[in-house]
Amino acid sequence: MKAPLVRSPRKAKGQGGERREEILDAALSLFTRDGLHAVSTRQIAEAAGISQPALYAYFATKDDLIADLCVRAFATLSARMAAAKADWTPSQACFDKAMRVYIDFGLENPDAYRVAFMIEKSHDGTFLARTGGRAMQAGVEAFGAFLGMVADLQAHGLTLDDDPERLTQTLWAALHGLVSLLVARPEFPWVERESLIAAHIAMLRRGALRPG
Amino acid sequence: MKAPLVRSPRKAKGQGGERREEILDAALSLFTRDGLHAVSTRQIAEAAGISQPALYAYFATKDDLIADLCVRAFATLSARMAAAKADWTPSQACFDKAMRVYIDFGLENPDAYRVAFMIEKSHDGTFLARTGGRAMQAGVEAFGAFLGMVADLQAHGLTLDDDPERLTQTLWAALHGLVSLLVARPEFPWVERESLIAAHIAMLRRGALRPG
DNA sequence: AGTGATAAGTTATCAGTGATAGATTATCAC
DNA sequence: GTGATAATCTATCACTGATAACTTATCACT
Repeated sequence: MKAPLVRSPRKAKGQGGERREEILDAALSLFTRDGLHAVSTRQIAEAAGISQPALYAYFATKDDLIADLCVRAFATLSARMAAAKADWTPSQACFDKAMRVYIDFGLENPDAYRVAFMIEKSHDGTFLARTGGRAMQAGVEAFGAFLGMVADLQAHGLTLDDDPERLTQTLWAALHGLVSLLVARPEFPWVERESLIAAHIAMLRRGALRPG
Repeated sequence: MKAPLVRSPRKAKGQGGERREEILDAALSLFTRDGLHAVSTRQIAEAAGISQPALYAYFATKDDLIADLCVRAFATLSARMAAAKADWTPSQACFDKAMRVYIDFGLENPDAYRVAFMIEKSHDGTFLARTGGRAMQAGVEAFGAFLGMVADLQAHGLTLDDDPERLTQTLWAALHGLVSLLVARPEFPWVERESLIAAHIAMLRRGALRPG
């Protein structure tokens, strides 16, 4: 029993670049409300005020449209990481802050996060190569800022693991685990979320950085 | 371009309990080969040697069938954790060993692990809710063995977080992150796997347990 | 203004999906 | 045998993502 979104009145044609963004906006709104696989291309088209086949003039497939939303989302992650880098110093406090930025992004953009890191690779590898790969690449690129921070910490002798790449991967994995489980299993009887996140970050800090 | 599985010859009817298991076996085999969302109920039925609507005599929905596979996978993990508890002592060495058991399970049973922990939830939450939480219950059971070990460590004053449930959840999340990323993104340029796993466990030990 | 090219959008339709209805067959107690 | 019951079938539904073929709006250029 979902209340249908109001259909936009048919727009004038030939607005080229804008229409593509309108479709993405409409799709994001529906995906956020109903979930990725519960939204059909017909619903997206109706919300965007065009016919369903018209979507395929802008996006080769539905997955392609989703990947575009992912790239969009990870652009915001990149922006946040850049902002976090603005007042960066190689310190424990900044380490905590950087971890927090990543976790918050994942929790606030669960669909984009899922597409980038949690979707099964298809057997023939088509999705990852053509579509999911773009999303994952955007995610890894945004995460590259993390590697820079870890390398900086290591350069100042603050890390316990002397291989910054390996340390970055273990930290990434640990962060991803928390985000993906919270996203995929919200029904699990988690302890209070803020407390869990804080404890997780504290554990990673103790395990990764020299005390003091 | 998928080679279809050979259709099983039609079995005698009325074998009740066995047929359900046969369907689950066929489904897991197909899911393993082609991925969850690429396998249709018709393919499952054909591999099981029955007609497609016959599935619905055993499973209310496709998600229900998947949930049953979930229960199976969780049960396997529970058995492994129980076995690991046999020669348990509250020590750093046993902590490391327990972490290793979990990671090894995930890497040795990537398909079961995917089914258990990496399936996309349906947005309305019916996936885990509709089976009366059977999958979740099996998950909590496997989780329980883990919680027991952490609680024992905490009782002996070895942990840095005084809330064993919260600590268990952060450790679980960190382990899950490594396993799920290695399983879902094997093409990523990871550092050498054994080194990565060892560094991950070492980081978790330092972050969770008192030094010494 | 008129004309043709092009871009954008349309209707009609496809094969495949999960799921349901109703007829049909096998099995078993009597 | 016979009826009841359980298991399974065929036929079909509404819906999905995607494609083909046709139509219309827009614009540069005569």
